[in-house]
Amino acid sequence: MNYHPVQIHSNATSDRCCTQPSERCANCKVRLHSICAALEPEELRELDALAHPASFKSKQTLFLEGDDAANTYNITEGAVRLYKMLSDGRRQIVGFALPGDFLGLTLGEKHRYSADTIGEVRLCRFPRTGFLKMVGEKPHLLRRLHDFAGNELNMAQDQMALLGRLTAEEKIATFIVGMRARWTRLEGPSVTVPLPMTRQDIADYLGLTIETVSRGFARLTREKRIINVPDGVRLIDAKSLESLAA
Amino acid sequence: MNYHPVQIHSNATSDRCCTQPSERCANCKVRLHSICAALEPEELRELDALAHPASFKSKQTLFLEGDDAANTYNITEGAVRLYKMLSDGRRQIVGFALPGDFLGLTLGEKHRYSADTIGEVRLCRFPRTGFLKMVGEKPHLLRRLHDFAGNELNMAQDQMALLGRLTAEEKIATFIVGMRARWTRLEGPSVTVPLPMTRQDIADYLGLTIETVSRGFARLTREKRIINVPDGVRLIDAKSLESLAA
DNA sequence: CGATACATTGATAAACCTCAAGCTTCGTGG
DNA sequence: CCACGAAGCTTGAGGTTTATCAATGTATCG
Repeated sequence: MNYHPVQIHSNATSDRCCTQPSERCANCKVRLHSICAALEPEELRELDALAHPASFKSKQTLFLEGDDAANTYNITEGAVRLYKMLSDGRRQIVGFALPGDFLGLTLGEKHRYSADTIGEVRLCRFPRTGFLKMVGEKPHLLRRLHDFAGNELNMAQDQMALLGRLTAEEKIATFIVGMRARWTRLEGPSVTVPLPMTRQDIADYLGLTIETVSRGFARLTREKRIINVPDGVRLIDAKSLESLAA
Repeated sequence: MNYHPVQIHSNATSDRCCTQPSERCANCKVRLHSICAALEPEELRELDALAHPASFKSKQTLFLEGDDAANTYNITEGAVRLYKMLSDGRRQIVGFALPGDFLGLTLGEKHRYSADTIGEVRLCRFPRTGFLKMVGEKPHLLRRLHDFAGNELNMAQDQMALLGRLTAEEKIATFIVGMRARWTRLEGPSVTVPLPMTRQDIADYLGLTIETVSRGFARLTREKRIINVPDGVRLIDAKSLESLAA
């Protein structure tokens, strides 16, 4: 249960290969799922000039809680876990960022949580100063950031209700249903729900131990609601899962 | 554990008694603790024109989750509990709003949680349309709203760590220490921490039962860290309480 | 003064955690 | 290609924390 993340930026590789610089944002696969959907074509070019695309290997730390927020990030591929550590090594994962999700939405000077990659990740990095300047000049961009932040806040409060008031089995069912909804938004509906994170990550997200999570999946499998598949689950009885989650 | 809040707006009484309308905001006791601290004198007059001061009796519902967000509110006196209900009556309190706190920060069309008063409450109500218009014209006000929202989000994530990873006693100690910090900001330091909410409210905030909360306070009393006083606690050994909370 | 809401305390039960062992999967190098 | 090791996952047994059920105590308000 003790974690000692090491911050390694040298493993980020530049990723400006295939398209014209001025069109990278325009061609971005996750644009319509992200902040960037608020921008006009010209503004998109402006953002493009700020963007530093990069790839990260698995288990790299993007930043730690308390670090100066020198950059904001837009995930384009892969998944990132966001977490807070307690002084004695206990960990609470506060969210999983998927493609289209934005880290550093709140524009604060310090990161308020740590972030590291789960599997390979591609993202766009935006230096804070340039991004702040752009936000300052474009109230509608700020407004969209604010709307996204409002949504984040609501999701955090829903997660508070999950952590405080649901049983282990309800937590796990809710987690699966929620992940399905998120992947559906990105890639369309599917009965297979990708779960790139480890059982330990899920446990630290749901306020459980790894054993309880494992037993929860086992029980849902025994009850013929899901089947375990590599890096995810297949839903056999989505209805009954949803009723457990509700 | 089942709650059936009834929405009663008729108990709100107008509260425009003592000062000139154009100076109410300028004289507002909580102005410097709230969003309003961002405003110029002239903007303050503009906000003043939008403000509807009101008083509420104890246990009145200001709004329910899902209601159209017709108004935003700035608390000037008293305390409000913000909560989400599950379909079967379980409740999670997502926050307590104290003087200076703003409800409806996120500018969404629907309220994402319910709110009702704890004891008598005074507040300023701002009709959504007028407030939105003002925000649209004043990017620095939006920016301040956004900063407040970022802070809310961070506090929600800290609360996630509390709910998911702390023991009952740690939760209670953290709660007391946190409430003391908030009252200190409003009224200066004191060893007496007001706790206007019921034990059930505290339980629903910390993800515990009322009995466990009661036993927690009893234990902290037995350990000579606190003394129970009417509507609050007195800190005997703040240091040891903080070490429990850390 | 009685009624009601709120709080405390005790006994018991259930959920979840801890500790321990064994199992799968997957990547690496012989 | 297979053997091996590491990391991640599962399962079992037993213990602890917290919930539940029940009774009693205390404060508040008409």
